[in-house]
Amino acid sequence: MSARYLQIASELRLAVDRGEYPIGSLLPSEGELAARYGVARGTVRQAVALLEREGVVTHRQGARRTVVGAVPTQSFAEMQSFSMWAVSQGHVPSARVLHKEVRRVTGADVERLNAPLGEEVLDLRRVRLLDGVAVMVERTLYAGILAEHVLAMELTEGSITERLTESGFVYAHADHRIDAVSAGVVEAELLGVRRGSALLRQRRVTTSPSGVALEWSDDRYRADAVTITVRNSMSENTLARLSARGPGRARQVARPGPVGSSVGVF
Amino acid sequence: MSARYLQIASELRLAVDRGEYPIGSLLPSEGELAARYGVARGTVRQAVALLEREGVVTHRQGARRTVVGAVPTQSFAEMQSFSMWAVSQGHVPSARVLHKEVRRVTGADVERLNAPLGEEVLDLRRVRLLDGVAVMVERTLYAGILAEHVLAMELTEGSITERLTESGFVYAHADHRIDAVSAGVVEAELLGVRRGSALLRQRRVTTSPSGVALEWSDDRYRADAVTITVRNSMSENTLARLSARGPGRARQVARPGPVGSSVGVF
DNA sequence: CAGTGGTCTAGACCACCTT
DNA sequence: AGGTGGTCTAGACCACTGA
Repeated sequence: MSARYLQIASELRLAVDRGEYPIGSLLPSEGELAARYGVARGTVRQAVALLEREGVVTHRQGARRTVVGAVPTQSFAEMQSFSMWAVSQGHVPSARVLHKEVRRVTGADVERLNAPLGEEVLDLRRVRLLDGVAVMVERTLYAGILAEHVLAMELTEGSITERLTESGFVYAHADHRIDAVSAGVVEAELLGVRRGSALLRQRRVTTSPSGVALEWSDDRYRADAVTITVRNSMSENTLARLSARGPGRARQVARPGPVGSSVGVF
Repeated sequence: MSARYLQIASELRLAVDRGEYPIGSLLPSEGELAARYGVARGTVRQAVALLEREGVVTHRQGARRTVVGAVPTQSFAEMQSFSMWAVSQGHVPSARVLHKEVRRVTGADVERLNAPLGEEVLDLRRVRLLDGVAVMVERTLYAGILAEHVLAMELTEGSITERLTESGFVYAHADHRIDAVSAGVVEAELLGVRRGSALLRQRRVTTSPSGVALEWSDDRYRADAVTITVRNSMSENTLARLSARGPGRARQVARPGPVGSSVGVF
């Protein structure tokens, strides 16, 4: 039995999906919803706040909430795990292992993945396939505590994240850095694209509820394979844009001319 | 005088920044904070919920919140406007106008930008510069109501968004679609990169508080110019990953082989 | 088992939007 | 001016964490 406000949020979400509250229409007032569901206004507010963060409704003080859309939302787990995501989308995921090694974090890892120097990790590199087609190359560093669990797994199918979750590890929070890179020779070969072609790179640090980092990963997708979507709002912004020329007053020498050079071996 | 919970959130945020609550340490309990600030527990909860959405602290029922980091957060406006963002980062933004035209939305716009067919819009294309270096090519469709305002502006410097805000238009909500594309001939020329090199594409639909779309835009960044960051958590996920092969049970014919072809004229 | 966060209630006052 | 959301209070009970 989940919390009442979650039930109410679900009911409202479904009602929006069913077209009972078309896009552009107004939601009933908080008081009216409270009466309808037989709860206090505070509970209704928890429910609509959730819908607001999901991007389903907007807020304007003094006016009723407006329905802005029925947005497909993916769970944190589906965003975290390629396998779980693929399955939820109706695709068949698989993997091919390229490299598997327990070692210590090097300077290159620090720069690329923000991992802490010297820590013992499991370095796993795989090609990920969607319905048999290679769409992504990933490198994941698993924290030492996870290493033995991961090493004991079948790594070519199923979700590592899901099995770690079953073992009691909880993923709670993730930081993503998204940019574009050119395919190096190795990546081009693995993904079946031309060298130098565009890849979407998603680097991620995932932490447990207590803030301990569990994974550092670097995923590179074929440009035609996936799109990442994000919603933000005035009351809710987890998005930021970082300048590669350095934030702050940095006045580096501009580096014009061609870029697009390969990033080398993955 | 802002709301009490916002003040408390700011104070706690500052305390984290100052290192009073180091990363990995525990926040005082809600009850203790309520006593310290002389407010009800509910008010404290509003404050810490905000910090949690910002990614500063985590939540675990039954245990105190853990500090996970002092995260630089950008405002919604800074994420929305290239100019405002650049200035906030200590850079000098500018622009060069490529194209300016009032017209109706075509089928190509619908596909590329999700704009509604037939609506009258202002189509503005510019190159954006950071400290004099071209880093991004943008195409923005402004909704009809904004067109005359934008047409009356100086378009090579300053923030269009900022001036529209001053005119009373409120940006409240945005949907972003992020992927990678290869530079076409035109883009390569404008950005000073090689044809076919990787660009980070951010497509965005921005709406007012009442859910009316104000802008549709397509920004393409030099791969070495910017990185987009997003945070998400179990309790908060506005991120999703879309398959280009279509969601749902779609079983399209796999299209292997080289991609990375140019997307043509921008 | 004590401490702590998660949920919920009932009521209050204010700021803002709409008419 | 009336409706509505934004904020805040004071208290309650439950579920979970950790010693």
